[in-house]
Amino acid sequence: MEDLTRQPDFGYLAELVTGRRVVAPGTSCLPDQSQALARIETGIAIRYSLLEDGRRQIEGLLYPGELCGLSESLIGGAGSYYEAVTAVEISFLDHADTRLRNSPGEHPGHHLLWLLAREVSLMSQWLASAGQRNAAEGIAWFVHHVWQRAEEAGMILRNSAPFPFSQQVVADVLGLSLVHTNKTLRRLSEDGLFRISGGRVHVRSLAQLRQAAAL
Amino acid sequence: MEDLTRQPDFGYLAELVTGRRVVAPGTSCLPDQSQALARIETGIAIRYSLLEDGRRQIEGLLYPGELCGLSESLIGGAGSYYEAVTAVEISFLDHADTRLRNSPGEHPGHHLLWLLAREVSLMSQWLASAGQRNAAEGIAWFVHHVWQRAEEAGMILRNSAPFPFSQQVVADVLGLSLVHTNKTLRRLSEDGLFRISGGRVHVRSLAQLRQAAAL
DNA sequence: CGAATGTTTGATAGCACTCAAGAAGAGTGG
DNA sequence: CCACTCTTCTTGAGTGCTATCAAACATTCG
Repeated sequence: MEDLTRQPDFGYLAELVTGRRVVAPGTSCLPDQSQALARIETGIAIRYSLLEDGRRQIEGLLYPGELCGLSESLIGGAGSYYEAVTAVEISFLDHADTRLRNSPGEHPGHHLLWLLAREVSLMSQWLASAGQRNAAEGIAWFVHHVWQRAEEAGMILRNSAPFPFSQQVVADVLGLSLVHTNKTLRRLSEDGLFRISGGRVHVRSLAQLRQAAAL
Repeated sequence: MEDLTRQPDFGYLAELVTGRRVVAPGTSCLPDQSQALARIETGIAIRYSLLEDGRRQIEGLLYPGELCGLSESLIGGAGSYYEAVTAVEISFLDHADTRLRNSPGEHPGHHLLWLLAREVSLMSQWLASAGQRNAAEGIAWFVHHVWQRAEEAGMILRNSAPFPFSQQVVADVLGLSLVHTNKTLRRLSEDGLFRISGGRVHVRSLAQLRQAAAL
């Protein structure tokens, strides 16, 4: 039996690109309606939703290779917002092109399935963090998560990972107030769990971090 | 251009069924490793994950027509637990059968994509509830959500929807303690927002519910 | 060098948690 | 039909984690 669980090859997407653009930090990765599907080429973005009164829940991070607007293009409806955190290079894809859903390889059409299944898997972890972990556990988990994502994306350098997230972002990931996030982050940092500076995070011991995160 | 956002036809799945079974409340919908993919035929189930110390986060509800184990079968790894809430009839599907990923229709292979995209969309809402809403808002949201799901599944009867969920389940959806869930649920009920009895929930006004949920 | 954004700190209030125990309901077997 | 058990629901008291308010400090950037 073939292995369904391996990461598929993404190369075929190059043929489907309809445009490119660099998005500045703090702005949308899907600038207009017609460009409803974009691929992150470099940089880091967030996906979030808003309640009526303005509260923001961040639902996920996007690293190079991931798609903005995928689930929205498949089921329609409002969906989430996608916003660049660093400068982000994006490629626009034609979501109506049938080749998009027919990736080549031993499992035709497996690419989008894989991306979506991974998104579900990641959201499970976010949900557990927002719902079950307290402030300290949640922040430790988030740092650990950022580390893992950076590792997969090959962005670890000299024992540090990119950490371009403001404390407000961390707060909106975990559903905490900014003030409490600050105090907890600071305490964990003083405890030597990690050190954040210059947009990067240095981790002493991943195992220690995992433990603090109740992982 | 064709419409990608419409719910696909599920009929073709009948050919892929490898077995059937009735699962009792409180037991797993995926009884063994080899049967890693199952479709809910009747009844209601939950999907959840556990932290190391036993805390449980419920990630979603499963109504008839939805699949247990889908994202796990695509990316491998630990994944979630699937547990029946009512008595549940399930059909086992062969997740290695390539026909599964080649649903017929004007958009071949669209079925699983649609299911996964919908799951992402639903999880966004859960995340916002666990992360941003307070106890009263969260419970109002959950009742509203259960109503919507029942409506889609055609399970509304005499202005009431099935509500087979214990307060412990509600607590684990929202990340609240059982005691606080009970007190808040009771208060909202006394305020006339809804009435739960006999495993069903009656809703006075959906608009009122939406407002209480900050939707 | 302002202006804007992001970080830090202290004080106070409140929502939600924990502990503890009783009441109510559902299911079981005699 | 009635004990018995188990699960679920309910209630009260006390604690504490987290939110809110307010303001100062640091940093970035034009």
